[in-house]
Amino acid sequence: MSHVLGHELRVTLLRLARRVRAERADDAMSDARLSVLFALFNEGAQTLGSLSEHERVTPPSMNRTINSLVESGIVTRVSDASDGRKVTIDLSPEGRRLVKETRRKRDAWFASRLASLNPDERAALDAAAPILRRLADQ
Amino acid sequence: MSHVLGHELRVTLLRLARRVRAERADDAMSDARLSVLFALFNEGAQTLGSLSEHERVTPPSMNRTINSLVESGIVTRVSDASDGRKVTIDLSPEGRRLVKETRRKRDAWFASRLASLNPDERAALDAAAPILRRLADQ
DNA sequence: TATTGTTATACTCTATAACTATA
DNA sequence: TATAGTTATAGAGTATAACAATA
Repeated sequence: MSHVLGHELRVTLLRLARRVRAERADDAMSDARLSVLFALFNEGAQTLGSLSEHERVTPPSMNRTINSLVESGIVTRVSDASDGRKVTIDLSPEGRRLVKETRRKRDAWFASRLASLNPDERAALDAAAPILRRLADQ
Repeated sequence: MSHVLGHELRVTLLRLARRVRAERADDAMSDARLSVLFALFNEGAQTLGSLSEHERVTPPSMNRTINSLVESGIVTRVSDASDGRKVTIDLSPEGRRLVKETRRKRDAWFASRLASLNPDERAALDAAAPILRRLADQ
């Protein structure tokens, strides 16, 4: 792959990702909030400290985000029984529903784009997907 | 392409884009500011209204962002000679340098990832790049 | 004494409403 | 009167510093 094609591919990835991210379940749900919900959905209930590390924000910042999510009834905050300093954050049923709905909308948007491709083109993306995945995981 | 693979590809794109975006020329340059600089670099000098539409923020919001960029010497604000209501925003030499440096850093980061692939894998990405591009442009 | 979370405070980016200058 | 930009004000998300509770 040439430098030029590497650049093109990178720019394309950024643009495509921007479009996908615009597909939310609810416009009132910001990127920061939604990202927390996906972390809880994918990796399960966690302490506030764990979440702040995962999202790479400070504990006070995550605390404020969690406060607003708790007020909205989207996550729950429970004190740890064995260590009183810790709190466990988890999705409420409403939070879980919201994650699923957002995921469904994004998948549907992306699938509608893929539907315009011919079989050869889809095969090319099929082949590229695991390679891109490895790049992201590196 | 199956639904499952579509979902995987979409998630991978989001993760990869997040990693690329983290590569900035200068950590003091936020996403909002940098996005304005890239718009000016790619599409040339524009009015404030045009920029606010492009970035999908309100004019007052864009105005504030432009104020701070002008104060930092990164863009210039010039009144239109033929229509006194309009102002034209453009990159300063420093702004242009910053865009190029950011682009270089992101390309370098991405190239270092691509370097770990074998020729077949690079060929697969080569084939996928124009297809992804079409998806993004749709 | 170290760890976990929270509160206090401030800065940036966003918005809506109201205003100024120009066409 | 309509348009382009700006100012006033407020809310969300980020940070650092200081504090409280618990181990």
